[in-house]
Amino acid sequence: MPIRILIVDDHSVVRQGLQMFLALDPDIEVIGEASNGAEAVEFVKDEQPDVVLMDLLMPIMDGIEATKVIRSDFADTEVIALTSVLEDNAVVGAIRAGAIGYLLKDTEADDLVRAIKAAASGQVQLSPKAAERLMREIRAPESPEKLTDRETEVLRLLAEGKANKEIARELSISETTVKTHVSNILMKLNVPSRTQAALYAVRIGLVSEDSLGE
Amino acid sequence: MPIRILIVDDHSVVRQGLQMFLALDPDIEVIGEASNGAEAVEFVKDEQPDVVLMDLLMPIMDGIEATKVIRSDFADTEVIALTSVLEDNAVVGAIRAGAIGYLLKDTEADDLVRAIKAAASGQVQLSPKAAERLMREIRAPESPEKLTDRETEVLRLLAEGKANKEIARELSISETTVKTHVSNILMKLNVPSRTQAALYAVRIGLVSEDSLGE
DNA sequence: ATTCATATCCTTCAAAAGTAGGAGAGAGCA
DNA sequence: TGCTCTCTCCTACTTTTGAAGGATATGAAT
Repeated sequence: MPIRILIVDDHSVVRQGLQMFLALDPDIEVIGEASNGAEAVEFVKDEQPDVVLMDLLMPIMDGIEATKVIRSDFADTEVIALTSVLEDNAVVGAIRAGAIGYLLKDTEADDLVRAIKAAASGQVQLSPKAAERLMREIRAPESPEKLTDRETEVLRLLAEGKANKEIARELSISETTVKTHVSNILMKLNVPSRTQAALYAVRIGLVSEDSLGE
Repeated sequence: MPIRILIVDDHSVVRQGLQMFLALDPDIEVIGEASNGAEAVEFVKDEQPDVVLMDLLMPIMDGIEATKVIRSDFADTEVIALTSVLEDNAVVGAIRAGAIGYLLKDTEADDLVRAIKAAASGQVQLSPKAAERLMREIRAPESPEKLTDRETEVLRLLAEGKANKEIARELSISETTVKTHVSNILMKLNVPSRTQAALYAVRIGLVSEDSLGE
């Protein structure tokens, strides 16, 4: 019997493209589509597909979160992260969340099919570039340290362009404390200034672009 | 005779999806694909399609640059910018480069077809979100004053997270001069800090997200 | 010829950002 | 009970940023 697939992506163009790719192979059957993480989790609960092709960047519930839920609740369903941008943290995040594969959207049709078949039998599949990143990540001692909840909160405000004094007011703590947090953030992210920290936050999607400067 | 289309996107999945969408309509014929801006320009030179569907974020030559070239050299070819959510703030840049339309990738098949037909006859097409952005940009009473070339250059470096000293070194001018430029930039953009100026630059797509912090 | 915009540089000063090195309170864990 | 982590706050200090108010040179426009 064919491998049962769920496609999760917020862009209908991409979903259609994947359908197209996968229609070429008789061993694969696309049994559903979802346009966000929450829908995906629902679908998996009802239908238990063999493999989920998961976009990481989505509204409602992002792909990493959805992957985490699926992998912890439905161990028989494998997840392949499929994304357009190669982002260091996303690779590590996806793997940590339980994804068995990480592919870029520029993957060719037959590579994709191969990856799905591998995933269905529990084998790990990474696109060459992703694998390289992962290697670098593991080797490199300069992988950003994990921020605490409070630090993340401060970073979010910082990344909205707010001054220390404003952040202090907003969180009802002293400006000194904010400075302490900011210093720790800079140290952990290994960047020299709040501006670079803000750019980092935007890059990893901590703040939506809509909120930038308004 | 059908409308002749060129699809430009660096992801084969997306190209395939678009092909799929457009195959539904007999009035539309996809005559080629390109995976970066440089290829796109080449193709337009050889084949002069009626409409180009252009992704904005690509390697080699980005979509805005390619649009600029195409529109200045081949006036009969219309360009529709087609992007994913994250980039939807490059609206102004795309329009300024000469794009006649701006659509998001979550557009449905028939909307896309409608947009292409409109573009082929020279009509402007914007997705609701893009239109909103544009309106806001135009309406905004505090519409940012125009920056000079030098100021834009400084802003670009600033938006890469560089300090005044670094910018001075890079441009071979004194730090004092950089400070003067930065002050003028903040005044013109009506923001209180370099961090907010950097975020503004990202928002309008002055720096590509790839370059952020890397 | 003169005015205007741009770009360069200066000094002086105030505010904001960051660093260094503490220290106490509370939560959770071995 | 210690131990560690997080969050909070402090003083004292340096560096960076940014504002204010100049000055000079160039080139284009009137």
